[in-house]
Amino acid sequence: MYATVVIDISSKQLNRLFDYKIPSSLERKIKKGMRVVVDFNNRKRLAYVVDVIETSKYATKEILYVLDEKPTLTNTQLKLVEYLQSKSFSTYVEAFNAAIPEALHGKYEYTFKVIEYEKLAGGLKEVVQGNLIDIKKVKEEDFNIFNEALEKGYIKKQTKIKDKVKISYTKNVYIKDVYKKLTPKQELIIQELSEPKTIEELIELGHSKDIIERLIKQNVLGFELVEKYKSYEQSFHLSETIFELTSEQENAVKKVELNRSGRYLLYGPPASGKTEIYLRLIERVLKDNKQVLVLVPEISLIPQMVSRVVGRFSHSVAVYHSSLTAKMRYDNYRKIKEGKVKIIIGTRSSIFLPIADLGLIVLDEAHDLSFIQKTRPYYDTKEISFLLAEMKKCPVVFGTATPTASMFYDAKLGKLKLLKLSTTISKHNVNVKLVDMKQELLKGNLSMFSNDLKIAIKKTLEKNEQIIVLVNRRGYAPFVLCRTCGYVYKCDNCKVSLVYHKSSDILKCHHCGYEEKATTTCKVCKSKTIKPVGFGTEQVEEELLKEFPTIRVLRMDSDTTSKRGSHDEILTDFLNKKADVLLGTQMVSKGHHFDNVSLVVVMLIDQMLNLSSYLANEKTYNLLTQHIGRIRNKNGHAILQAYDTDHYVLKSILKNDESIYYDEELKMRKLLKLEPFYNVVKITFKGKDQYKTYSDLERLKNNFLAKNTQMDGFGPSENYIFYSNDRYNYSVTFKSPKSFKIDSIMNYFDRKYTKDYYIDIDYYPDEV
DNA sequence: AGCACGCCGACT
DNA sequence: GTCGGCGTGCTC
Repeated sequence: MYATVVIDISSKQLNRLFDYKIPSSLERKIKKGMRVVVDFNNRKRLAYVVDVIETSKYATKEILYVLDEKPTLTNTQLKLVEYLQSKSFSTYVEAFNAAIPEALHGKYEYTFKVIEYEKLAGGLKEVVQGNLIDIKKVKEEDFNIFNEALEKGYIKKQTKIKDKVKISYTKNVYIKDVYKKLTPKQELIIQELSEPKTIEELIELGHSKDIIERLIKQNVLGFELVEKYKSYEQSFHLSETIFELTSEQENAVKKVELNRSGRYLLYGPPASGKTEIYLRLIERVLKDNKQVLVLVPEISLIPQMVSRVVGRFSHSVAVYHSSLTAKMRYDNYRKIKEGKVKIIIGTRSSIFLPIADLGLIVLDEAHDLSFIQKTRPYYDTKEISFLLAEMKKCPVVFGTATPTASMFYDAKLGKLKLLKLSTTISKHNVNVKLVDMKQELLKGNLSMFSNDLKIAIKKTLEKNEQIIVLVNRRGYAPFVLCRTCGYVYKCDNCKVSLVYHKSSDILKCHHCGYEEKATTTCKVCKSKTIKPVGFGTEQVEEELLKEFPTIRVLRMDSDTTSKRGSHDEILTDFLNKKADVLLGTQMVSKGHHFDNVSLVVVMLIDQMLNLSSYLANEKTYNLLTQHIGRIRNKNGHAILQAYDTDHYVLKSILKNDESIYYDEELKMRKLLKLEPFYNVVKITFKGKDQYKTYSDLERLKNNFLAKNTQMDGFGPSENYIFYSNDRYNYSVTFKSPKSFKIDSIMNYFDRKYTKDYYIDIDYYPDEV
């Protein structure tokens, strides 16, 4: 028997399979998905078994030993990993690492064993401990002697491969042989053990550890070692009110066929009861004794989803996301894998969890771009969820108030089954007012606040109600300009304009984090006519305080929420009415509900619509809809400020008619050959030689286009971040009709150029 | 990734 | 002569 394995080294050249012979002693043990240790090129390495086969013409070496009792990767995970690797330009190892908790990524430990102590020279003898050399104590002048000893075999390098997180074990105790008379306390323990229990469980029940251990020593009790793990359960005990379903909701729930892999788009405005539908579906899945996976785009949205789910069901819930510690993540992972938890709530990486009896996948806020992973291994959670659902024969439900244009189109074609909710549960429509800032200027109002807005703020303050203001830029001003020579301060690395931060008086690159001290004289012409242009959250805060001196403002953007927990703190303070205004970037449009908010404001919408991204309109539409949806107060209203008041996004919002937006957006997409009509792929070469990088990429593009006449190609052009890590970054963009298999591009690029270039592939580029 | 092999320049 | 620079190639 032979095992086909992937070696745990992430490099393009080793991104292939190797065969090892399975020693006869391990033949019964080794299974697909296990982690083993092999000798690879005279080094010990962890490897993942991806297949077990009868014969192999390549195998020359044997597997050394196995790390797992049970396969680390399930068959489902192996298939997902295979897909990731084949599509995303990532290595197997990168794909494995996405699917396996960090705790199980091998950790390599090197030790140096002394073979011939007498032959050690220099100061080497002094650093020997036991039969090992303590590498940290070897002095610099002994390095050569050390290497020589290694070469001559006086010392031998040994590699140990361990799990990254230490797994602690506990004893699972059972009754072995009650051969003697027991004391009363011992007797109590025995009575408890009609079923085996762990020592921790017995301690919990009030028994003493000493007595248990003694009974084990006396052979009255036996034990087996089991992995110990804690539960990190959120203890919410809200008894959630169960809403009566509207007929629309009832229909939506009925339409989802739980034992089929259907794809559904649950499309309903904010507060139309989407979560209630998830809960009803979850209820039905739990009745079948199956598991549910609920994905949210951001970690900050997990707690409220957990509280609603736990409030409804007494089932325990496991959460899974990147800010848990490796240990916690691993503990939850095991609970999930062993089927001990029925409901799993997490962020995008949870899509790879080994959930054996998966009965339903829910993606809440499915339009959110965070479901797309933009670093290796690149993937779109929505796509993976389809694969997973297919394998598990379970439905996927995308819930959103603002489907992406692609999702909307797919629903039209029937690729997504539409579950539409039209009525808002709290039946009051929000009054939306769009203020034309051009007119304000004509009226002589130079302030960033329109007169309507000033009046609205004043009235809201008088009523002791609260306001949320959205400004899509942090900092004080998005760029700084010299009015004499026209110089605009830019980041040397990224060529984007530097943002002025007044509180710290620095210019900051929001892309790479570069900072420089702000100056009063122009860098170029030395004149004192430097002016910040445009505005961000800092400046709006300043102006609010000028205009309404007693107003209490909480600013929330990534500058004020960089500290752990500060995000929640701000929202809690606002909920407790410690401020009148919550002001910030898009993060103010998500999360908690505030009943006392009766005015929501969006400043300078033009700044969102004119982002250099084809998704700018989509992002703006989504954000505005969401932001206005924050109003839960009966007499709440929204004020939007913009210069370009004719924009179809704004028209659609004002008329509360989504078809205006979607029709126009889809028309544009078709015209510009974009999603959902075309595949768009951006390929980046990062090379050391600027000219060669450019010309190689250009030649490649031309060759490729000559062979594939149905495609369009653009570039090479300099990337947004043009120069980094000693390399020049150029990219070409291809557009192909949906029917064209885009994977072939990858293969073409892969074989020829991986040596000279770091290659990145982006299936979901923003800037096209 | 990381190690061996190999082919050229500059030093005891 | 040979030590050592790092380009090239290979790993079941």
